[in-house]
Amino acid sequence: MALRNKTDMTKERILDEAETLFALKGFHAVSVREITAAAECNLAAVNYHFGNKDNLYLEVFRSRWLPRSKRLQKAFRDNLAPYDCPTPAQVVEALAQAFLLGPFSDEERQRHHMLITKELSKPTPALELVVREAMEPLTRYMIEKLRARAPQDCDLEGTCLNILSIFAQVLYFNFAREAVSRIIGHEYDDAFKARLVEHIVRFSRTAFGDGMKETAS
Amino acid sequence: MALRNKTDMTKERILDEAETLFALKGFHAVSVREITAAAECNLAAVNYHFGNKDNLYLEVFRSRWLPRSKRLQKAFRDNLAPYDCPTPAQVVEALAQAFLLGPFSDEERQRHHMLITKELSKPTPALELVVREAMEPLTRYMIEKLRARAPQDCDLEGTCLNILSIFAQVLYFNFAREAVSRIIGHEYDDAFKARLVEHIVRFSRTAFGDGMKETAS
DNA sequence: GTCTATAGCAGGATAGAC
DNA sequence: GTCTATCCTGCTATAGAC
Repeated sequence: MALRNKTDMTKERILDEAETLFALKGFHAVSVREITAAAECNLAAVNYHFGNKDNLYLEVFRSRWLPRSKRLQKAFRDNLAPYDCPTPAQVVEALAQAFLLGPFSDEERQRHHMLITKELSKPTPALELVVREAMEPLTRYMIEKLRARAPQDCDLEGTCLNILSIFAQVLYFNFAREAVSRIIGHEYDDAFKARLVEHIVRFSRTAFGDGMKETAS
Repeated sequence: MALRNKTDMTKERILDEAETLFALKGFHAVSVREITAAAECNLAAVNYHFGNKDNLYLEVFRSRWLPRSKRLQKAFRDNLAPYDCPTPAQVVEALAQAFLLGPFSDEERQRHHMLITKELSKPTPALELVVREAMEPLTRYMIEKLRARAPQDCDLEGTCLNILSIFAQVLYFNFAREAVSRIIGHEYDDAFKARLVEHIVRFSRTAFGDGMKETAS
């Protein structure tokens, strides 16, 4: 995995800059010229390393977004590790914490969520990858954890919808920052982000069945 | 308001097609040529009627998105009209119903939400318009309704966040349809959309304070 | 692998006839 | 108001030198 030579460096720099720009502006609003200028390499380097712009976009998901998603899911599992058989409230809190305060810088987290937001709203072949490698495994893991306590009367579809509603909030509070700031009248400083986590946990925790009330966080 | 002549017709057709295409693909992915071809008019008509592409985009929000948003908010208020002093649960239900089953065709609702999603995630001058003319008034109206019952201990910021969490879900279930379909394993048919409304109401209603439990829908 | 140079095309915008 | 014709810029992609 270590970057040995100048070639790899160039390729990696292109991927980094491409991800940032695609996340910020979207695929069509970014030109290959802009990416290679940011990566301080030659225009032709994109075609040499990735063939074309479409494939670079896909490769951004494969080699940047997906690994970060895996780290995110690991943080989530680590949050749950102390509990032998977590309550739904604990599962929700662990998820929200991982997604909103997770193992990244704020800039990286924002990039991550803006990229997937754009992909969700206008799917490309990358969506297949994202659903198969990130969304489905995470959903399965959550269902497993939530079912551990209430294996019987579990409404599977309802549980999936609950999980998606949490995704929805996490995404929204990351991609709609400017509008949220305008409505609430806050900048996205650390205090406000902490407030958001608290909000999402509180907003979402009661949804996961009545089994919740018996527990504390 | 009636369209009298051919000129107005052309202008209106451009706005209609532009909205559909911008909502579907985003500003940069759509060319003026594509819009005028869809509107069956000449390429130069966009520049004649709107000056340039940027301004056409803004005009789509002014003359298409905003009026529809006003109709949506009217549907919401009509849903609440039967209640003298609605409970928070009733407010949530009225909102969710308006946004997900509201006064539009499914195609129109999807267009509406996809357009605003793109604007929220990459703001342009249109955001100012949207926040001032749609989001802020709706938020104020909801706060007013929610405060009617509990004027005292109302956490204003918390209420705003709750409202935004509902927006988040409504948007998500409209713009991430493909991924949601993949995860849940359903098409977006009428039955599933009804299920979604039910889900959002249930997921969101308990968040609005303890005053909720006393009531039924 | 990296560069320059350029082909080849699509984009937004405009001028000017009708 | 609508059209055709066209300008010019910027784009992706490639060929070929180094």
